[in-house]
Amino acid sequence: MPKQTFLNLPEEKRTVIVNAAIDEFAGYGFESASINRIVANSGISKGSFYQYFEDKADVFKYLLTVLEREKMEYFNGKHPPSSNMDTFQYFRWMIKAGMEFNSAYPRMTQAISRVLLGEGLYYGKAFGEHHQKAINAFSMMINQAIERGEVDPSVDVDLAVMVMDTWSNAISSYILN
Amino acid sequence: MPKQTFLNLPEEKRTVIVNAAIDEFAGYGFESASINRIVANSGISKGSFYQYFEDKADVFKYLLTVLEREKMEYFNGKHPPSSNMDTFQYFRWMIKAGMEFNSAYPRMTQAISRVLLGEGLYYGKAFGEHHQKAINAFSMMINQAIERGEVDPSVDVDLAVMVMDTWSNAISSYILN
Amino acid sequence: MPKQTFLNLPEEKRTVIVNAAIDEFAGYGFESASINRIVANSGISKGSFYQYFEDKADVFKYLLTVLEREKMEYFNGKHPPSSNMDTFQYFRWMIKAGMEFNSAYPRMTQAISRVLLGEGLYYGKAFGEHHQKAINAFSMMINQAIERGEVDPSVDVDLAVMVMDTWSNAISSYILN
Amino acid sequence: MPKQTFLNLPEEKRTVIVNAAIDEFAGYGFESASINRIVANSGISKGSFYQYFEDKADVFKYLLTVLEREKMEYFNGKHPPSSNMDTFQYFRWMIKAGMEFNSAYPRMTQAISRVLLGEGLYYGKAFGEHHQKAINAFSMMINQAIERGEVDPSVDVDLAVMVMDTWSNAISSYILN
DNA sequence: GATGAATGAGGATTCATTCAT
DNA sequence: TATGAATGAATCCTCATTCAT
Repeated sequence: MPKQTFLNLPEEKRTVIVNAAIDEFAGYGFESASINRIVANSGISKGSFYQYFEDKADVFKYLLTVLEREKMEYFNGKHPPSSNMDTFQYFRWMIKAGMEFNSAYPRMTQAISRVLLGEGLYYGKAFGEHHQKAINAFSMMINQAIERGEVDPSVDVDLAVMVMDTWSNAISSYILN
Repeated sequence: MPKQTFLNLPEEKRTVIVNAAIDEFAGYGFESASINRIVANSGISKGSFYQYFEDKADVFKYLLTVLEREKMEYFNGKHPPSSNMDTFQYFRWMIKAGMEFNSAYPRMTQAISRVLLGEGLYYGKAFGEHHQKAINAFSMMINQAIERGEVDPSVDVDLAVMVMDTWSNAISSYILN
Repeated sequence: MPKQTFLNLPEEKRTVIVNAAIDEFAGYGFESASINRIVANSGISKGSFYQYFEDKADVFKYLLTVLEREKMEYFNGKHPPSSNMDTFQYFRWMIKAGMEFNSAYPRMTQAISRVLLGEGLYYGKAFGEHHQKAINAFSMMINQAIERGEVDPSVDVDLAVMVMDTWSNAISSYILN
Repeated sequence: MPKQTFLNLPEEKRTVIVNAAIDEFAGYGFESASINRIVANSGISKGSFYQYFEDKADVFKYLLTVLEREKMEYFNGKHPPSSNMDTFQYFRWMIKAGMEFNSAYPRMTQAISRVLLGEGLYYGKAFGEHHQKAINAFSMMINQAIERGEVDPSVDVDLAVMVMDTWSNAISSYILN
């Protein structure tokens, strides 16, 4: 949701700003991230920043979309080694690919996971809608597995989703440290 | 590391302050936690706060020691149901007991996990030494399990520790939400 | 005093801009009126705004001329019911007609009276020249009345003018609220 | 509603601050009044200002109470020349006394009337409760007059109140200019 | 003639910390 | 020991205006 102004910018400039924002969020978390520092490090004026973004949350939301886009591009090149994996094999493969992605984009991964974990927003509030997508995907995976008879139907789906979700994040964190 | 002045305080007063701090960290995370609000909610003066604690980090460190102490007291009453459990059974029992503790002290658990997860301090910086204790305990558990032949010796111990550590935290978070 | 560029604009576009300005001044007063919002609400670019008007005061001055023009058009259709009214009857008729006008153009009336009253500019400074016209008209009326023997010559003309002036504004305000 | 901190201040210092605030509001109106300038002109720090007052509105509200208090003290010394005046005589006397007060405190009167008139708040919003008192007093006066048979019972009381209210303010403004 | 990105000063407000009482 | 007023740097954000395209 950055403003059109930002999207019109030459890619080079946009990259500089995005990198400054990533470094800021990675280094300070959301609340302590300073727009003053972001603009200083991007070499843009404070006024310009607010012509690009609504506010601090807006930059961060943009980072989320960037992450999503890059993750997609990254995964587009990857294909499951075998087409007839069961759900567990697929989950394991997915985790592995995710880890590889995180290793390839450590700074961005750190920025985002730090904010999402830290602000208590992870399981709810402000940036929840992005997280929700992952949740939904996991949920679908589990329901499929139940249909296929790979998973005991009496399982608590929500709990399982939470487990998978946490799992993937936790491993990311480990990789980054 | 609060100052002696704090430790001399009557327990009642200390409790009020600790509770105010817990609520603040639980509600705002570390960086956004406001000493102004803590003193306002505990009914002490700002001057007194700085005679009790070095700074914001100091209060939080104190919270960590409180958590540790209360956890110990809590666990002192609990004993593993059977004395000849294997490592996995023991780990499962421990997780369950941990969850019970967290359910019993939800506010404190939330305050601390939010800060530790959020500030990116979890796997390192400022409050790392406290976390290290848990890590070491897990590490010992796994090495024991390897010695007993319960665990494949080729396992990555660090990774396993991380998994166990995250696991316990993640489940706590889930329970709290 | 808008620039020629503005006057060359198609009437439709001019109207949109004028309405946006009226809403802004009515809603925020002069100092807090935001050119940002005016351009956003009129769908013109900021650059264009400054090609139409010198600055914020310039738009407002233009509003004053618009008000004046519309008031004249409005009054052109009205005629005093009787041609031989004394000054008091005439004043009363005038007030009534003025009230009708204000009811017909409530938004514009509100915008202008709010600014003129609020900025302390009413009896003097920046937009005084417009107000002066009304003052002069009242002044003439009273002097005529004195000549006709309808008013005690010892009256303080300035005070009387002020009374009439305030009167008309006050009633407008009342009508609008 | 200033904080206790402010009320504890030595009167001398309080006066300096109040005067700076009066000058600021008188000169710029509410929205444009700058807290930066107020603190600069009072010789206090920005931090101190916010330890004295909640925010900008809070200073202004305090000014209203100061005005009220001083008006009361001022009027305590005045008594109607005759005890058996009718309502109109009393109103006239009151207006006159009010004018004298305003002449005695021109700066404060200007500050307050400018803000109240300008912000469109006069007939309603933020500082309305103070204004309401005057309105109520006028309302009582008129109803009394009706009971006494001095005023035609068919009169629109609200309108009459508005007239009296406006009247007193308008004359003040005139006096000040 | 139209555009809209760039700018930096300024806006209000909160902060952790000090220090004199 | 306890207090709480004082401070000024830092926070996010909005503003009117300019100017190159």
